[in-house]
Amino acid sequence: MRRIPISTSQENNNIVSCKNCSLSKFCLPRGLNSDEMKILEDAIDKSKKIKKKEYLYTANKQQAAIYAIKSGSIKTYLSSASGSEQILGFHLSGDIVGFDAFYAGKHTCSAQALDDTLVCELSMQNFEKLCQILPSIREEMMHQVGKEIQHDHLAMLTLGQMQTEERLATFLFNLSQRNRARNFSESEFQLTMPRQDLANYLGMAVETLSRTLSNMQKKKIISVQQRGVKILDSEQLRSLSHSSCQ
Amino acid sequence: MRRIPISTSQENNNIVSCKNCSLSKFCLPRGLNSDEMKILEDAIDKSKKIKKKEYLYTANKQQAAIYAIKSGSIKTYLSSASGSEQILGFHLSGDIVGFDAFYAGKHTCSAQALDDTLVCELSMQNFEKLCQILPSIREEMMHQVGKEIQHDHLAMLTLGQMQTEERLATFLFNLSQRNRARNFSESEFQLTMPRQDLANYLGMAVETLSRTLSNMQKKKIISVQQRGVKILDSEQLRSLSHSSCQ
DNA sequence: CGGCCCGTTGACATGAATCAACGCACGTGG
DNA sequence: CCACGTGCGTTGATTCATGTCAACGGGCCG
Repeated sequence: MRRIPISTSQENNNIVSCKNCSLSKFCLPRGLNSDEMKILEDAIDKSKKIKKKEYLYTANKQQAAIYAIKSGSIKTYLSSASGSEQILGFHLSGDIVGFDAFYAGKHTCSAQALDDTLVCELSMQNFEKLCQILPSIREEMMHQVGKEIQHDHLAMLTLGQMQTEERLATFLFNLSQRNRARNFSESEFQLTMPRQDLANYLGMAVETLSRTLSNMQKKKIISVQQRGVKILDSEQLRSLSHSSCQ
Repeated sequence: MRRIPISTSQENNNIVSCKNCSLSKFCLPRGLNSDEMKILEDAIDKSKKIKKKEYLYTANKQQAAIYAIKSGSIKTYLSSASGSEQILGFHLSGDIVGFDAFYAGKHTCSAQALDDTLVCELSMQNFEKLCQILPSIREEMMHQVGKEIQHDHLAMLTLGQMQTEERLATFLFNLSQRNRARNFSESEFQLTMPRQDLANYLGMAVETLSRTLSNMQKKKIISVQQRGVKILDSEQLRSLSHSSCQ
């Protein structure tokens, strides 16, 4: 709530061009020159606003698109027939979501805003067209899809092999690094999701999450107040996380 | 071991063209016409043989490629700094592996043969070139990457939310469906991996896996003899699996 | 001010890991 | 052909981590 907006795109309601967007170094335009960027801009809708708790997309609906997050945060989750849900990821500014539509041309998971969120939308049709004209957009998209796969693999490792404390440490360490990459503070930040969601993502009960947080606080590794987290001993956090990716 | 080879590519040592390969309807050539297929064929190495326990690729080595499995089976796994490993998937004929190299241009997980295995190799360089010439190969690759993402998401759901019996049922039901798609028997097949690997994949101890198998046998849902599995009550198996994807 | 949601904590139950032993299948060499 | 060793899988006994149930408190919003 008291998050200081760094992204220029959050500071005003004018729509920022890719060129001037502070996120372009993470986002799709990453490898593009200014001519190419122009073509890209014509293909995307940069004005999409999603209010907290609204959906960016839902599973099985016809329209499918790729979204770049300009500000705010998004959770993606998969629902099973039996009614259980698995949160697949929490996505921040600069992240790209929607690759789950690559398989069947429509989304198989759903995306919901955790905060008021601004996104750029690139419909699958436009994406297809774009790929024909701009080889570099294809490369960049591959790169971004690769990032998603990396993330999912790490999540599988976390869920499959780690104990609760390691899982939480992995998550926090990771989030800290992601914040750093965005020029947010790596040692102090707000979680944008409720405990329920984080517990689900980490494959544990809310109570277990709460206890584990309290424990890590007792050990002076972190300090927690509601959704505010301070990392007091990042070295210990890292070693707990058994992080494979430094 | 006593697996009856169905793929034509396994029956002889002659190298089969994509056009005549029985797997082409799963594989990259899926959406290509015969001219396009020809271009594809020139870009791939169709002669690669991997003996049981050998590596198809390993994490962080420089060369990176995409591989289509013609026969045999492959496990992919991620190793963490702390030495623990998570098996990410078991891949059968027609499956494509290696997308983990999309992010950084080199593989981040490793792939090892569970059986003697034949693969087609498409180097990342050739893949890049191919995308320039053949738009449909890009589409097809997107589709295949999407499949991998689907799989990983389902794995996260399984590991994060399900109990041991549900996890095992999900795996068996899934494998049964994959066999069916390949014109193998959906009700009777050999597991190609040792218990250790399957337990790791499912995020449980070997002993737990063994007990759960015994239990499902006692309930007449399956019958197990060593690595041979017969599905006796696929309806019950499906309902146990809580499968989201029928 | 009051109600409600969110998060925490405690007590207890339980599912799964661990430790240990065993048996069987298979390959190897005598 | 048989004896042996080894790796793989199963089963039992026990421990332990985490889930479940229940109560409580505090912040936030109407």
